[in-house]
Amino acid sequence: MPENCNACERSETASEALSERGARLTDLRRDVLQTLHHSPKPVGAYELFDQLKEAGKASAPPAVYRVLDFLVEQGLAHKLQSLSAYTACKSTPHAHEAFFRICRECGQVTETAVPASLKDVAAQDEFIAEHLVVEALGLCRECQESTL
Amino acid sequence: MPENCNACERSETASEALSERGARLTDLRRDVLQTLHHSPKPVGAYELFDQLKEAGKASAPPAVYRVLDFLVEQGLAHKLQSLSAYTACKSTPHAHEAFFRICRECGQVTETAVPASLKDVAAQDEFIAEHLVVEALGLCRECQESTL
DNA sequence: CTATCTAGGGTTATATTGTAACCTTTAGGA
DNA sequence: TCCTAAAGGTTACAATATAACCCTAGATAG
Repeated sequence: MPENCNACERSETASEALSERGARLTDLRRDVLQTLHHSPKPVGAYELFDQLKEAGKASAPPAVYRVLDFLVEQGLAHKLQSLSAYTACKSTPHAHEAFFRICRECGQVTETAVPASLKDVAAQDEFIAEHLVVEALGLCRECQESTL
Repeated sequence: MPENCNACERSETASEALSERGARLTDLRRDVLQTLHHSPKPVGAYELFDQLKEAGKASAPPAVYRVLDFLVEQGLAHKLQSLSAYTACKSTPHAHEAFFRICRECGQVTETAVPASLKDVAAQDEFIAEHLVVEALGLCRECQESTL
């Protein structure tokens, strides 16, 4: 891991934002967040656990899940339901919800805003949508080319 | 289970549609489909398995998962990723994709079409979206009232 | 009619993902 | 300094899902 990379800076920014809210970015949380930022594709909880364990930084699965839950609550990370995997939030300010397009070949994920029209439909019949899961699985342009 | 209910009729309709495509609605598949149709809310694979086992109709989890995979492939059922549970497709003709609004109180799910605008966003940058997962978790109108 | 093929399902074992419950540590405030 | 609450450690397990292999019945070709 490079020392002064973009991903690490993001973690620092996150740290400041958190302390304003009375939440703390501990060592373990920072490690997880940076790992997510450094990974080109979503990371499973156990994959994360294995890495942290090798580095002597995590003890058992519950620790990892607690950190992941925290990061998701704070909007610093997202869980991709289709993959049962996690990814750092790439938008600023950090959003709790986004539309994820996931390439099944390279695994890369692009994060965009959830269209207002979808939220409109969600709110029909007085439904209160507390959380949206919006994911598209498919092939990114690059992988279409390389699969020719 | 009532004998001539709407849910059972749907299974028969499904059966005809399938045979046109060269696929068969076997006893086990019909049982699973009807169970899904009769349930007011999504059903987990193991919940389904337990029921079928009690009725002497299923042997082990893989059988259930195979049937569920089949039904989902055929558009007769959907998997709700947020719940790891399954529900019968309520739209006609059967769709492979829909927007699901899931009430966290009563568990009921309403299935509506995925807005075209979302598909448009999905297709940006030449991304080929092969499958969409669109779910909203929240509170339906009825449960808002009863939770006052 | 017989041989073969295949779809569907049975069976066993195991992988993967996620949590409950309880204990220990530690940073920071009264 | 003592206390508290948040964070994390630890053990055990629950819930979800699949790999791999086998068997049978019905379709199909010869």
